[in-house]
Amino acid sequence: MAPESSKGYLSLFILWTLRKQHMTGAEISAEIAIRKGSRPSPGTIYPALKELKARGFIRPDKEKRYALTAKGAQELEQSLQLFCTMFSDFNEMKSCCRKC
Amino acid sequence: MAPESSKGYLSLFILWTLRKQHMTGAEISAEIAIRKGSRPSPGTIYPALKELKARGFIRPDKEKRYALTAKGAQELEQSLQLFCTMFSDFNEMKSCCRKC
DNA sequence: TGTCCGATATCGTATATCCGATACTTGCTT
DNA sequence: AAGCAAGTATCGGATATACGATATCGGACA
Repeated sequence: MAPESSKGYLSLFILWTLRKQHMTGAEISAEIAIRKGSRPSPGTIYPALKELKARGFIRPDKEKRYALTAKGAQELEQSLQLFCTMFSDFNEMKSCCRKC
Repeated sequence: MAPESSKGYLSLFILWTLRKQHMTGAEISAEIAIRKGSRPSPGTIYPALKELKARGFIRPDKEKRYALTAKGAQELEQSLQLFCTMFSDFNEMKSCCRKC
């Protein structure tokens, strides 16, 4: 739906997760494992990080802890806006989902 | 993130939209145009419908108006559940998005 | 210093997603 | 009956997404 701007759920989740907390690849991986049940493969998470970095959305510090850039924050907001526009009747969506 | 179960935003949106209203491909297309601003190409919408039909998630009536099947409703619920689990801090997400 | 181990990264591959161009179908108009 | 228009469908190709296997890096520790 927004193919060139957000790499599916994964990239969206990474941007979303980094919006406050700086995290390493392993930490992001662990966070996904907690929420989703399964850990993404290294071949999934690191290329995603690489591309987000290449696009200037995230930036690593000396400890390889990634942080959102201003551009990344803007990208996140755009993606969220698109999502909210598409699923504007969202409250109903939430109530469809028992476990939330 | 859920590659084999939901064809990105588009398939999720189709299932979501059909949860109450039966619609034709053109009607779904128009609905997307309203929300998103741009109309998906025929080469996007019809293959998506075809695959959702092939998987037994939707079923057309005589007028080619598609409806969610029981299996489709179940799939929709699963996808929503995954999404809500991943983005559990969702209220914050909504408040990030100005236009909602 | 040398070794080990977890984190990081890369590579090749498989599949998913989407598009533009093109064709077919169907119903309406003339 | 002929032709048009809108909707429906398919095709080939481009790019995105994710994975498993494998390699490299860097710090802890003997």
